[in-house]
Amino acid sequence: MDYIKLANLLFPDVDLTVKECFEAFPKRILPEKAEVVRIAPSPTGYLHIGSVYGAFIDKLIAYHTNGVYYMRLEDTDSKREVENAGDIAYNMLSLFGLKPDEGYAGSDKKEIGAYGEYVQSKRQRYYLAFAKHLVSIGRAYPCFCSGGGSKEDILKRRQEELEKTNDIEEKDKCRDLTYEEIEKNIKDNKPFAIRLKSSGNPERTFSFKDEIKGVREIRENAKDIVILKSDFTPPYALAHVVDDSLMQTTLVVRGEEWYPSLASHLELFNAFNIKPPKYAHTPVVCKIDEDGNKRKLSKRKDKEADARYFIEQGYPVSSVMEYLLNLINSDFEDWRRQNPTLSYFEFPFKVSKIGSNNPMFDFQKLNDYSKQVISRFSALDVYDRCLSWAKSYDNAFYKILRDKKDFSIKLFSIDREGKNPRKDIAKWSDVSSLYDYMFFGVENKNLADYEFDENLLKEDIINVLSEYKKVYNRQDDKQTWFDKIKAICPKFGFCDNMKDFKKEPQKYKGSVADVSGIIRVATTTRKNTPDLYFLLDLMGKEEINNRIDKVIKLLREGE
RNA sequence: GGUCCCGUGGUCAAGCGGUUAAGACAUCGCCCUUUCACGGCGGUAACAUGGGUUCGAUUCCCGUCGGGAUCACCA
Repeated sequence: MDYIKLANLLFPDVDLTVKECFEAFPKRILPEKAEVVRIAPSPTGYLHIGSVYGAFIDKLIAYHTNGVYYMRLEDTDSKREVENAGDIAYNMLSLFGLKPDEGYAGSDKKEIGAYGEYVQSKRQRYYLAFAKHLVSIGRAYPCFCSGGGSKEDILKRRQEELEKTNDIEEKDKCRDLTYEEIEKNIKDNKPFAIRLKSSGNPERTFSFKDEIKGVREIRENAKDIVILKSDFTPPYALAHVVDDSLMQTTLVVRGEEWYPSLASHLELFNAFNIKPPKYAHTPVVCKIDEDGNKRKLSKRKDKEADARYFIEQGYPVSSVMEYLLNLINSDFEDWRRQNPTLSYFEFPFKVSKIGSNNPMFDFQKLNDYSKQVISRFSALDVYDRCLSWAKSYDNAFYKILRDKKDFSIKLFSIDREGKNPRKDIAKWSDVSSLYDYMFFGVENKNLADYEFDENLLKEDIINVLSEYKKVYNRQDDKQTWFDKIKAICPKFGFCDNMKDFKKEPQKYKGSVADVSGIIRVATTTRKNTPDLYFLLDLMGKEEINNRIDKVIKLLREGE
């Protein structure tokens, strides 16, 4: 068959050649070893935490090799597209400190770089040129089998095929259509897609080095994959090959879910006679679901799949990034301990050290990272960040914080900014409940809310509190303040120092720890709070008295 | 179902043929401390399984089992 004639029949209006496409862009001039990497989200209206994970790896690679990290929007599937989705992805990336060096920069801004457009829907001419080329050399053919349809149709058809056969091999009848048959179909206005004419044999394998997985044997591709849909937009495979070739990507970092289609992508590169980029297939971030099964984080089921969730919860960006970096290269932890003040971009990160196990997202560990990160913030910093979080996500709390600025900063500075700061806040949404007794008072608290030690007698609690009311003086320095607490102990059978108490615990009702505990719980409802001396000072004598009176009343009522 | 990837404590993980099998989170205990913390010390806890290869396997090979991914005119 005359393939050039066929190509002209199929693409009468396409004049651009592949050669001309390449000539339209300058060769990148970069330092030796520089990698050109890209983040290529599809505009679904949210950014998957896995994309943040991938983009972070991209950015680290570009940073450490003096390379380029660019963004391309993969918006060829108009059915899936959501309005402003490109901006959402871009803004979210920026928010996580992963703003691209090149490429898409938001719908209202001019894109950066000489390899655009960086939005696939605007690159149609290249895809057509490449597809036509493949037809003209006999490596692609039109397929008139009615494909397409709604997503439901496709899924249904796929299900049926899966039941029939073990493997769907797309070598359909259209492969052997004669020129005359094709011409007739075109005249009849039959819609068609373009498929790759695969020359692979899955019985044969070839050796391939993935930057993360290492050298692997891969089966040759035998699927006649679609390279142009019947609306002539390209599916991922062609867009990937065309764009990453033209944009001169040197290293493709993508999720492991792409690994099974690697062979078909390589065959495409081969058909175009283009040297493929290097690949790094990253593990997929998973979780254990309700049934105890490990699975990929899913947009629909898992709130934490959406990067925005972490912002909404009020995790500082650096907490999330440090946690992710720990998943990426686990020796980051050791490095961080030795270099507590350096930026995490300075960590000597290695692609090859990315494990190939799918990590499980661990909130406990994230929280621990975050507590450490926040514990290093100044009180003012905590205030500012918490305030700006609350402004977007907790309006009632925002107003309180705004109106009680000095009070809040004083509160946040307790046990902070010293050598070993308190680590109690993991995310900004914790703050209002963690310190509710300071921000919202205790009017609505019931006896059950007070975390009194169960072993204490009501009578003792009441005695201690009544006595404490008499002796508290806001003017006292910390030592005097505590001495007064100690002085209360012997009056009601408590021991005023821990050493004696430990020697003969049975001699006492409890220790000075119990007595301070009573005062702490009575004034805050909690047994775990920042330094009580400063807390009481912030409350003031009148408030303390009110709170103690309330507790005594509740205790008496309960009798 | 086919193909591919992966199996070290509850979780994240070092380890590349000989180790008392690191470390971190979680958990438990002790110490420090005038309370809460912070911190320090220590404990419990793991190489999925069966065969090989080897003087010797967590490490290499094969099978089994388990988990995951993928098999679209979605990316």
